[in-house]
Amino acid sequence: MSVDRDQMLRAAATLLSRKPGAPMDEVARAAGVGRATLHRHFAGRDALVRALEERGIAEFGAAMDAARLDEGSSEEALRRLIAALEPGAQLYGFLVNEAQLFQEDVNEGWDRLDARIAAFFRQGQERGEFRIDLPAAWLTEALYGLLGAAVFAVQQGRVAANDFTYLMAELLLGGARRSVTA
Amino acid sequence: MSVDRDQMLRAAATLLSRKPGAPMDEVARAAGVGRATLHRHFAGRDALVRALEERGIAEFGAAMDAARLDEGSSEEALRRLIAALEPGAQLYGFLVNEAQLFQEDVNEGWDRLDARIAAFFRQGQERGEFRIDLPAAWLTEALYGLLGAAVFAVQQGRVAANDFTYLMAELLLGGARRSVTA
DNA sequence: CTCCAGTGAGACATCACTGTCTCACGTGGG
DNA sequence: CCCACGTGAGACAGTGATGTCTCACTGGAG
Repeated sequence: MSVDRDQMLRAAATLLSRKPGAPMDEVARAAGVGRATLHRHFAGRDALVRALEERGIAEFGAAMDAARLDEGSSEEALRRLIAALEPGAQLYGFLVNEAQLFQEDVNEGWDRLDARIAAFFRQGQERGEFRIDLPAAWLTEALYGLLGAAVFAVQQGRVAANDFTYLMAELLLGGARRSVTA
Repeated sequence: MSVDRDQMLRAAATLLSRKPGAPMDEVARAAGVGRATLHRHFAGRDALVRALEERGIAEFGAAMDAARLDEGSSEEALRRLIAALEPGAQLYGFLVNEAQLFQEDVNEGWDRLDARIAAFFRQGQERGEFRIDLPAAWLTEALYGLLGAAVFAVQQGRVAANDFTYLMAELLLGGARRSVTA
C-alpha cells in the first residue's frame, strides 16, 4: 500500500531529466502515483528538486568513492570514474542544468564534489599525466558538459548507450585529433 | 524614438542565456523597453524565441562560412571554427538547451547545421586527421556540450574569457592526457 | 471481522505569467 | 507650429500550475 519513496524519486529523475519543466501532475503520473500522494511525500516542487539534489549528490560522491581515484594511473582512475558515473548520468545532467539556472542558493554539496573532481585533475597534472595548460577547473566543467552531451546523444539515439563510457573517456582524455602512436 | 529591434534581440539573448525562464517583463526591462513595446515587435514569447533561433542559426552558419572549413588542415579549420563561434557562444548555448527541451518542432535549420558540422568531422576522419573510433555525431554533440560548458565557466569566472577559444580547441582536439610529444 | 493508515480523485483558491487593450506623453516630420 | 506615430505605464481577463483540502475507497494489521 505505502508508496516507495525511492521509486518516486527515480521516476521523477527520469522524467525531469528530459523535461525539466514538467508539471507536478505529470511527475505524479510518471511515478504511477496520485498528485496528492506525491505532494504528501514532497511538500512541493522545490522540495522534490531538493530531494533529487541530495540523492544526486550522494550518488555522485558514492561513484567517486567507488572509482578509487587515488589508485593506479590518473587515466585509469578517470575511466573508472566515468564508468561509475554512467548509471546516474541522466540525473547529474538534470542537476547540473538546474544548478546553472539558480546560481544563488546552490547546495554546498556540489562545491565539495566540484572540489574533489578539480583536486583529482590537479593531482593528475602534478603527476605529469594530465596537461598543465588546461586548468583543472576547466577540465571539471568539461567533464560535466560532456556528461550532459553524452546523455543527450544517447537519448536521441545518435550514439549507442553501450559506447557511453568509451566515448566520454576517449574524448576527454585524448580528444579528436588522431595521435601519431594510435 | 523607434526602438532598435536588433538591440532588443541581443539583450534578450544575453538575459535568456542565463535565465531561460525569465518572464517577458524582465526581458523587456533588460532590453530597456516597455513590455508593450516588446510585445509589439514580437507577437509573444514563442515569436521571440523563434526570432532568436533564426538569428542564432544565421550567425552560426555565418561563423562556419567564415571559418572556411575546407581550407588547410582539419585541425586548423576546427580552431578557426571555434574562434568564429565564440562571439555568439552565449546565444548558441541557450538555443542548444532550448532545442533539447522541445525535441519536437525543432527548426530544420539546426539539422542543416548539425549535418555540416558532422560532415566536417567526417571529412577530417577520412583525411586521417581525426580519430575514426569517435563517431562524427558524437564529436558534434561534444562540440555543443563543451561550448555550453565553456560559456558557463567563463560566466562563473572559473576561467578567463580570453582563454575561451584555446581551452575549447585544445580539449576537443587533444584531450586532457599529456601527450608524449607535447 | 474490524479498523485505520495511506491512497486516488477531484474541488478549490491562489499565484505568476501572458497577451491585449487603453490612454497619456514626447519626439520628429510635415 | 501641429499632427501623428511610436512608446511607456498600467489595467484587465485568461490560462496553467500550484498547494491545500475533502471524501470515498482499499488493503493490511490487529
